[in-house]
Amino acid sequence: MEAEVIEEKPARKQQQRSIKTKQKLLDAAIEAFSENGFKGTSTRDIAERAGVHHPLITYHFKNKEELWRAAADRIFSKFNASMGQALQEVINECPRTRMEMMIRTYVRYAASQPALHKVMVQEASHPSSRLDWLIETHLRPLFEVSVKNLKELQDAGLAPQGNPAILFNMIRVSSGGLIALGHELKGTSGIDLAAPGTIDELSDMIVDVFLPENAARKAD
Amino acid sequence: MEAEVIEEKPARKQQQRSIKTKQKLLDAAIEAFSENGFKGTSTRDIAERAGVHHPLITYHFKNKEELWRAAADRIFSKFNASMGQALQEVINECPRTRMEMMIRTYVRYAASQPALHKVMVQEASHPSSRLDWLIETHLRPLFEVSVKNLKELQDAGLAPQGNPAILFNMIRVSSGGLIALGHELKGTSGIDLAAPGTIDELSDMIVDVFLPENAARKAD
DNA sequence: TGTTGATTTTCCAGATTGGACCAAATCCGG
DNA sequence: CCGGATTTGGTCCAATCTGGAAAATCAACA
Repeated sequence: MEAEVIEEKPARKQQQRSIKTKQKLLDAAIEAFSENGFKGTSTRDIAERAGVHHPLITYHFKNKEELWRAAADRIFSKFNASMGQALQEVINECPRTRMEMMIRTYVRYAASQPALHKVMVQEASHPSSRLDWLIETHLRPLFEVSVKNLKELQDAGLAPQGNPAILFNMIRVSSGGLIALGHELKGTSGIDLAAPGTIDELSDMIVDVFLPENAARKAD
Repeated sequence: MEAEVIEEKPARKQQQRSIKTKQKLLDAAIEAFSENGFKGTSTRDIAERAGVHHPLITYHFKNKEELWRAAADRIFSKFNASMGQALQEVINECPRTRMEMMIRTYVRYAASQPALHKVMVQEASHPSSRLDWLIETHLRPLFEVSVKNLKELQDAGLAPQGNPAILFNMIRVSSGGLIALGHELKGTSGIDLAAPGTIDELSDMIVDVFLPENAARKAD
């Protein structure tokens, strides 16, 4: 009769070290998947990065697919938590302030976790069940709230005109997509994203470009 | 003694069908590499996509690495040709017109050949000799001419202020990076890049955002 | 029709794949 | 501090896939 509390903390038994390896595996998986994609990543590679014996993957996550899902979940849950918290801070501010906060939060998170965008690019390159899952579970919510906010700004003349869905994605790739290019930027442009200040510089420019201060009312 | 004309058409012997399979292989390689990266792509997969027996890869290109190089060369050479031709048309125009032409050309090419950006993302995710080669051979030239042009525009107040190298990359990912997201855009945002007009719409917005018509002189 | 370039076919040795299995170690609750 | 379940380590596997070599066949051009 007392066995009804299986949801919150199902196991009364030990867990501490298991949690740690599980997280090590997840972090390693994120890194590996974002670099080489799902197909290009082996469970052994992941285990090795995590410093763990590879059969543990089968133990903690049933298989490669489930591991991928858990890893993606981790990236996006943390991201959504950051974003949610940031939005909470400006909930009473004007749309323009809210959007600026979203942009800065996005850039900061994408910089700290480049896998956020890399994984998407990896999966978006061809249709897959993983991509569908990603869209439904994690991507659409952000899209919807962003576009709604963006539309308000456009109507107020505070953001560039045009299809707000496209505009949203332009902003998104200007931050995440640029960060995902990582080492290439260093080589071609001499931009070091890891250097202090660079990320803020990027945030400033994105805000500057996509939320110009002069209300830019353009008649045609 | 008449065997000195080895450059233009080296072989007097047969070639016609060989050229065709070579191109089929290159196209298949571009597709495969852009989807799954270098490591995640097998030569057999490429051969299969090309509808060709896999040992032909060894025959035409020495090995997988050389095939990758030839494929990347094909993407970027065609791109540079497009860009060069476009620039030729506006060589006497003002910098703003030239930059607009560059943007539109980039978007159009990236749309017709999404691999242009995908391959870069695949390789840029971690350092590699291939990335270095890509940078030195194909990426830097575009970067340099673009940044130079962009700087002129900034000085004239015709482009947003800030690090021109960052600005260049923002423009680049706004087009290529957005297009590389392909199927994801359809799922999250309902944007169909293949629909007629969408690409022009995107071009217009990028020009609009990054080359605003009002000279936007912002004092701070 | 000969010869040379292109393609096919069969092969390989080895590496890698995801996953199964069980004994040992570890830890938690009592 | 002990009993029993959970984690982990070490090993194994069978299957597939890897890039590449080699030889045999084919096709086309002169």
